[in-house]
Amino acid sequence: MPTIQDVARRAGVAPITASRVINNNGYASQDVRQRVLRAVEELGYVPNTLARSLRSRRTNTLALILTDITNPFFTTVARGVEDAASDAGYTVIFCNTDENEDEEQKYLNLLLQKRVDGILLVPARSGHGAIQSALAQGVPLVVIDRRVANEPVDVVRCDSEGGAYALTRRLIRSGYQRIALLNGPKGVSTAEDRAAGYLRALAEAGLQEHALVFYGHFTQASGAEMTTRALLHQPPPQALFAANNFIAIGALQKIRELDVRIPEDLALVGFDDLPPALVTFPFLTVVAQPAYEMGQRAARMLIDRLEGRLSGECREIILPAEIIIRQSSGPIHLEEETTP
Amino acid sequence: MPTIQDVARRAGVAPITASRVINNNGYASQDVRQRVLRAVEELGYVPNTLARSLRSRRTNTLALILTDITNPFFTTVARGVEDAASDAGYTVIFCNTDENEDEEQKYLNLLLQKRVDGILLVPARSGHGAIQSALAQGVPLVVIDRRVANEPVDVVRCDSEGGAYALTRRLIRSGYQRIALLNGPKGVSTAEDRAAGYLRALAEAGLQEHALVFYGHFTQASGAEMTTRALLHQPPPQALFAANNFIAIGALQKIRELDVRIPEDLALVGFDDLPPALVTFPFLTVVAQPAYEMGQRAARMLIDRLEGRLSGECREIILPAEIIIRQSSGPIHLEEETTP
DNA sequence: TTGTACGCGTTATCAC
DNA sequence: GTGATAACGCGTACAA
Repeated sequence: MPTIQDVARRAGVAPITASRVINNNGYASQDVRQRVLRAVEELGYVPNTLARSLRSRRTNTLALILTDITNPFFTTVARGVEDAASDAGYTVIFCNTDENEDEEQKYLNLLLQKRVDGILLVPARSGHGAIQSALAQGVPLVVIDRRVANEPVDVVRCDSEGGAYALTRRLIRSGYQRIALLNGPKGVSTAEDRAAGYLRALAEAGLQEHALVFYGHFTQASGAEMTTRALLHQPPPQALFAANNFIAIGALQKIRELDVRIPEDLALVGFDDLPPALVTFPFLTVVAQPAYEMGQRAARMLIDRLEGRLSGECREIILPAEIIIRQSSGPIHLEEETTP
Repeated sequence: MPTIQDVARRAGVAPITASRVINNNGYASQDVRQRVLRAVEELGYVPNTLARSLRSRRTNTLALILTDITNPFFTTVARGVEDAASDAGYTVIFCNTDENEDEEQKYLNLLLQKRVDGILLVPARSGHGAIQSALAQGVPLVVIDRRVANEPVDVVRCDSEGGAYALTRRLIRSGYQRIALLNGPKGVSTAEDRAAGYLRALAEAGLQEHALVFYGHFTQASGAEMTTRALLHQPPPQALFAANNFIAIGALQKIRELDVRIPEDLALVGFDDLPPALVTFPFLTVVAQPAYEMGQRAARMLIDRLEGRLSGECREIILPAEIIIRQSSGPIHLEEETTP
């Protein structure tokens, strides 16, 4: 593979001159410019970014560490990240942790060695280890989707508490009183926030004693399993609130298996919408998160930091969730919003 | 950020000695080893892979260029790639081309500059440009999902022709005669192979004159649009065969919109299954591709080439598709396989 | 067992 | 306008 030296030699100039021409920076006579460009062409010269990065200390590479790119929510986030990064001339490395903190730390070390310019992280659990490692090395980092306590980092996330509150409230106002929450694991902020919103809505309606929260995992299997447990509870819930898309799908499958009708016998709502292109059955009432926008905003924020357009205090961008009413929450019979 | 020089200085040894300890490579006395490791610890030394790569000419990085990671088929492929790569100590950069050849070429140039060790490519259209650039630079490349004509490259793909043939045949034996194919664009091998398989099955059954193929894009919108056109055809088809998951979903939505019943009024089958975790309505009869395995096999094959475990002739791995019968293809009333 | 010299490919600095 | 020199951080080849 030819180097800039080869190009220079062929053009009869010094390497630095070739560099100037190639990078369009500094002066160069027409004659020299042409000779260099021709040499580049003839040799099929491809600049070596490694060497450039070694000097410049910039790799134009970001890392995206998430739990599982197979989850359509994160897939969409990833697409947003890549689009924004690509627009700005950055490349994205992606890593799946499966919620495992060891994996997360392993990847992080690897990425620090690779000298990525910045990191986008969906922390497994509270994931402080990874955050601290990155901050210690002075590598800018933006957390996506989840809160982290007591760490000075930028965050882009969705209003899980507010979304869960609004949807739960909506259910209550539709007449449901016994609503079970099929949640993710404790220790993950989104799970905790969704529980908090759910509980706030119940409390506000004086339904605290009907609170019923199951903690599991953000997976289909766990959703099915929690559904079984929920339906065994006495008295059984009238509605299930699944804390993410996989849990909702697991619940849906279990409910069908049991020949329980939605929404006649049981209402089912969820957090995370599936992208329109994936919805084979537009049926579930959900709280939808702006996944693409989250990825895009996070990447832009990170790049703004890298390029000095943003500095100082950490920011927290909290995007609103949107409630999409479909059939699974039953007919709408709201009480009047304004009471006499 | 401390360098190996700093570590060496602090440990009172030469840089190369520190290098040997850190990489567990060559001899080092207990004493020296401990001093070096302590220095590493104290300084928070993180090796610089860039410098290492500059010397070793290996970046331990692969690139995955695909059309759209948002398509669950490719999402799953990507996950397979990342898992296999990570196991072998490689990191993966991902890029979305949206079937655009210019984007593809742009990414490719970028990746060559970054000196990725190898490339996994789902070519946009026939995508020869990218393949030739990579081969010209001597960068190993494995094509995923699609055939490419006249290029000496490794390929991992699924048997689209065979899958489409088998499913079409199944429909015919269930009694359907007028089957329309809602296809992707001409010039993409998967679309062409699926058409070929479909046509072969029709021909075999003497139904050539009923062949009805629409060419569009592998998108939901295109699926809806082709459905409209198909249903206007006289006489109208009895079954629709969608050439990928997005087309199937678009068709499904359009069909529901028109209040046409599946399968009573119209059967609908597709290529690509959705991952089980995404299926809210297990309904579509499909030809399922082993997406995860495709990604994994492709990455392994690429890494085997990189590490010299595989050499010589290009390989083509063609994985079988699996037919999954659900409800959308109507009741099963096969004729006897063996005729008297 | 440890160290010296050098090169990987590029660019910043300073000089002509 | 152009070039010489050095440095980015690391590891190979060879020497001690």
